[in-house]
Amino acid sequence: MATTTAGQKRAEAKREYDAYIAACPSRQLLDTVADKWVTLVLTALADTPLRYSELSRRIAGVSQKMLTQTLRTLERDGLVDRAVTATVPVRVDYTLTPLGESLVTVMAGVKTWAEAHMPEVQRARRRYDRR
Amino acid sequence: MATTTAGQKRAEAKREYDAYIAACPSRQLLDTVADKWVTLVLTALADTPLRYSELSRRIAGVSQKMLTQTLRTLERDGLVDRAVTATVPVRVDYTLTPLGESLVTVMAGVKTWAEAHMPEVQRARRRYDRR
DNA sequence: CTGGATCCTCCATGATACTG
DNA sequence: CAGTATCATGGAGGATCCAG
Repeated sequence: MATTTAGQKRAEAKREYDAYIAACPSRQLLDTVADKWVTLVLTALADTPLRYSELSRRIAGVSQKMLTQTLRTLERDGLVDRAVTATVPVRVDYTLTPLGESLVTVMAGVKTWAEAHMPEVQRARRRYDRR
Repeated sequence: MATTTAGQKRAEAKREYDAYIAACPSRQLLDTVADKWVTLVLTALADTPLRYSELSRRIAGVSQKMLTQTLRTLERDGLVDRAVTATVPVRVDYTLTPLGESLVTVMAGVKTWAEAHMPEVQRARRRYDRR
């Protein structure tokens, strides 16, 4: 039959919403910035350019796969610059682009809000959990 | 033997890092804000208080589970207020707290940055993909 | 109407081994 | 040194049924 179930309707609505959300610029920014390794790599590079091995040491818990994957997306998004020196063995340096630096600035703003208001959030949590 | 493998070392380092990251206030903020449904619920409530059923209609693609779960965490974090009216059937209204409103403000800041720079990111992506 | 409880699926992440 | 390839898994999220 051509009956449309509630589940089907919601599934369809979900697809539309997902598309709508995926198109939202701030959504895209949040998706990248909220990544654990992204923030760590960006803040690590905020101080100074680093080589691949230096990054993997500095961000001690990261696996090769995730570090590489993270660096690739950051490079693709124009946030970091990848410079290969064709010596033996190879040497690869990662630098923050101007765009990447401006992103780090925004993240600092988020940090500021968080430091200002997280204590309040934590009080709210304790209050909630104690009921 | 008491030999420590490289894998063990990284695993230990990972635990430390995870703990360190989990303690970071901005990390905690990002983790909540970056949630898809969180942003949708908050922006929906930014205009006006809404009932549960109104929310689920307005955020068309959400499942009951995720909507309830999202509202619970937001309530726990002191970002939304939950008011139950004991009629038959029950009526529950959700409102943004002052803290919640201030968070919406920050998210607007992120949105501003995104709208300003996402075109640049997308150009970078096209450039990267075309190589 | 507003959820709680269950089951199930899928994808992001990680561990491991290999290479130019 | 700086990755790529492959396989395994844990947990987030969805579908569904039930209840006050």
